[in-house]
Amino acid sequence: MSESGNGRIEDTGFSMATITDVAELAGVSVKTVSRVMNNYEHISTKTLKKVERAMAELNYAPSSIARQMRTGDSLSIGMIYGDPSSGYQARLNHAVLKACSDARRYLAVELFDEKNADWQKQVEDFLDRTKVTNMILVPPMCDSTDLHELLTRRQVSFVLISPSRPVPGASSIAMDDRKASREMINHFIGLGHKKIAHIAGHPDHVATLLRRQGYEEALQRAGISLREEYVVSGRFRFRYALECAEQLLSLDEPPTAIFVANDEMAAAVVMTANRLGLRVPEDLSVAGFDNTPISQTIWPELTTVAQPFAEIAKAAVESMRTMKRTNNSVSETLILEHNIMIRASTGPAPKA
Amino acid sequence: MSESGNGRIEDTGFSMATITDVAELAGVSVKTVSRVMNNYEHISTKTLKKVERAMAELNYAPSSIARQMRTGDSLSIGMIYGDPSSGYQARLNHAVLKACSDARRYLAVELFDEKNADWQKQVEDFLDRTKVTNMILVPPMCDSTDLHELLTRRQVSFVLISPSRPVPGASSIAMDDRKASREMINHFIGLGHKKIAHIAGHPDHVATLLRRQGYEEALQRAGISLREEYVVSGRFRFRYALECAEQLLSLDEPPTAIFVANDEMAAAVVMTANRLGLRVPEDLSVAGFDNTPISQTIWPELTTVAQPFAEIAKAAVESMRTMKRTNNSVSETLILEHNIMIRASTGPAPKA
DNA sequence: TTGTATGCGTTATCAA
DNA sequence: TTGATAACGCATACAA
Repeated sequence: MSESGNGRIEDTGFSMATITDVAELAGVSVKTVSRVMNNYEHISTKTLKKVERAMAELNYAPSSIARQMRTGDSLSIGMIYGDPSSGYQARLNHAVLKACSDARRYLAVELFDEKNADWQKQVEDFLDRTKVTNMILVPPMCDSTDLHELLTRRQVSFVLISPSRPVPGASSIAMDDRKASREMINHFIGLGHKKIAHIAGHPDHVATLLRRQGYEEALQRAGISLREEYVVSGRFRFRYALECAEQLLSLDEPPTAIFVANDEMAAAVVMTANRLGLRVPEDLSVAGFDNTPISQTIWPELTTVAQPFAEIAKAAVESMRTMKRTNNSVSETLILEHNIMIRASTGPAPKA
Repeated sequence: MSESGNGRIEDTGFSMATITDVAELAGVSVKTVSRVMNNYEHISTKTLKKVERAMAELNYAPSSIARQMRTGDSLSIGMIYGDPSSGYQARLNHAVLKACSDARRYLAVELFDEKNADWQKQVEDFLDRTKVTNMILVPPMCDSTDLHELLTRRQVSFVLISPSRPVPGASSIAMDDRKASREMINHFIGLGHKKIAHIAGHPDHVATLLRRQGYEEALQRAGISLREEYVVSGRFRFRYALECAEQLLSLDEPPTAIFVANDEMAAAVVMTANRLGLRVPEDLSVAGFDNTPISQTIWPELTTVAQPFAEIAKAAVESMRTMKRTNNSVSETLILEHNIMIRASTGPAPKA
């Protein structure tokens, strides 16, 4: 009787091919196979072919476990976020998860409690437990200088997603919120709208500022003068946006189009418009931001800005590899292309 | 110059203690340390103490990598799902991710394209790539016999979350949809409601049937006769529910309460009620199901049923360990407790 | 009750 | 351009 009782079970003939199997079949050494996998340059075309054929024949895939064991660097990537149920975070979560999967990496997550004064300890515990040495930082924590310092001290390298400002030694990945906002306003203008309002997000988020700037820039460039009463703050929350919408639509000269800083709030605008007897988009055009699930569950479906979640996540995961490889400390910022999703909630301006 | 350029970088004195370090400090063999970690029984109290103290002093944590390498079984758990943006899946994703994190396991995911006729190949590729030997199956794919057969053939063990029916050789984890529905109806009855309608989900999901059954059972037990016109199908979709709500509220004798099979549809009901000039909950009580984000973003916040996501995920992840340990083939079904979240969308029946 | 030696799959050193 | 072999940290057969 063995001690623990869980001896080797996998003995079913369906075992995976190892590097040794490949080497044998190809008639070369394991090191050569290793070289092929790692794109070593000085390999004769002949052996390269042999090895590649053997790998294909055996349907070989390297064991990331053994690789980790040998190289010492963890394949795990850490991510800490606040509210997992926000549409933004849900999309980002999936995208990052998928990117990790595709890159044969693993994701370790921790729920971050902003109200917890002891959050630094929570992060340290997370690092101890998971042993991650690479992290993805998302808004709004990605802007915490304290967090940056903690991670630097622990020699954890990190990449920032949509930070307020770049951080020395870390690369950032983002989309161009301002440009996207300008494009959305131009979409309105192209439909003949002139009275265009904006419901802004939470003042603590940079995205709020950028989106508002884009809104203002586009109007100015089109020669449409800004009206103070056309900009209100909904703090990214559905319920505040209900009031904002009511306020805007009760103006003496109500807008014919509203550019809303996120989809949740845009949904609230549609809801309020309906309640007030306005049809969307015939009487009022509404556009959101983020392309979160809600944008396609409500009716009419929301015109919105699609963040390039998949690309952002992929870039984030890949950047970790580059960092490891080159061990560099440049702080480059990568801007990825968004998409304007024109759907049913925007239409021609009503004939006044 | 070394070949690949990425030599040992980690040389910063911040290295982790290994089992050997612990053994040396404790003055015992590595095997003994190993025994301590794995709760081997026959160890003298004295050596036990010594080892434990050494582990504490070195802040030792075993390397899961090396352990995987040695035991052969992967710490990765696979999960395949369809729509990542559904509220249900978003919550489940986070819960599973967190459970994996806590259990020092890793999650590998794949987006499942139901329209892809070649899905079997997609799954096989996923298995090859990730080498997972444990999977979590979620609705609705968890009911696919083809998938079960494929995984069994590949010797991948799996656990089912909320399946239609148990599967031999796999354990299932679920909540009691029927009971929860009965409780919600009883909540309505307790508030004095007698005219209670139901908007059902998509006919392909078991949850739809179970929730409807619970609705009917509770009414019958309370001696309230069922009305055919009070049950309509919204197929879990917001936009269908808009029509359902309008239909129900236009009846000669409209309901004073509506039990809706998910939160998205419940949101649509609230929206429609508002449009028709009905106040929630003064004129109409509305309850949803799932406790998805939308239930707390709309106003009034939705009374709903909270699935025990965290517990379900934890149980799923833990069950994999049990399976590995005992290599058993029982198909047990674990039912976890839900929570009825009473919020602002339900209130006393209006005095008729 | 405890210790020694071996191997898991990969990459790195050094030699050919 | 290639190959033999050690080493990563851990768990186990076998020995004591």
